[in-house]
Amino acid sequence: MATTRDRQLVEQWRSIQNSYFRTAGAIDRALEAKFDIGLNEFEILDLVAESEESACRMKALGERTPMTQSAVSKVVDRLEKAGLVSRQTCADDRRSLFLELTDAGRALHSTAAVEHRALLKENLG
Amino acid sequence: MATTRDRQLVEQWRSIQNSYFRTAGAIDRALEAKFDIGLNEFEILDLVAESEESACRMKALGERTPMTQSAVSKVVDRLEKAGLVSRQTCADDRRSLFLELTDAGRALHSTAAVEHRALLKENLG
DNA sequence: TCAATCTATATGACGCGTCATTCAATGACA
DNA sequence: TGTCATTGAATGACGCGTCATATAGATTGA
Repeated sequence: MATTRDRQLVEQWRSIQNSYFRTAGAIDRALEAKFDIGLNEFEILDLVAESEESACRMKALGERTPMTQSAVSKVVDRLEKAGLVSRQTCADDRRSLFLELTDAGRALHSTAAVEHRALLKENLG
Repeated sequence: MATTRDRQLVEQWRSIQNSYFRTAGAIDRALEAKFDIGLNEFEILDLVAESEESACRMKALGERTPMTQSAVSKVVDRLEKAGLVSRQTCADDRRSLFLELTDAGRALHSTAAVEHRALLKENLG
């Protein structure tokens, strides 16, 4: 039986979905149009920028985003191909990699972040 | 410059993302495992179930979900192939279609909905 | 020191959503 | 009524995320 509590939950869920899709969609389209990177690319870039100077990033990244390990790997592929990030081998553990922003990456991040924050403010109020 | 207001927005956004992905992921996996349909399939089924007896659904569906028109079309393809829904031509406007649950669709929906609501409650608290 | 196991990342096949386009039916208006 | 624009839906190419697996390096314990 469909209780009114169920109705509430469903409504709440749909409202979360709507605000999530609306916001993510708006940011994604804007970043794509102005900077030619998608939302996930930006978010990885953002995480890397947040933690300049610490080691073995890839691993840590996986813990700070809902993305899959393999998704992160592919996002980084694209960022690297775009010349925004570079993978550095890690001396203590040669399985690990850590990431560095290139100059281009740092530059793009800092202007894209402005846009990103503005759209968040606009959409989350 | 990164204001603390910006930090707050980013934190808020990440928290929305996490709760969205956690919830959507949990529901999707559960429905997939127990009923062999994905979250989007269920949500369309749910919308169709909500509005039994009204006409020309396809169109209306697009307005009640963040999915694209073409996404809805493909989800309905799968639901139809799975025998859960059927497309009915609409007499007044032969471009339009409306959807009907099959008996199997109604049955699956009513048991899957229980699971769905339970997971919503669990994840949205 | 050598297996067995575990851990960090990469990769390929696959499914799904998106965009642009297409197609058919409808409406508007001369 | 004939043209032109519009609308509802389907389709194909494409990009991305996921899952399962692969690979290489690390760790453990006998």
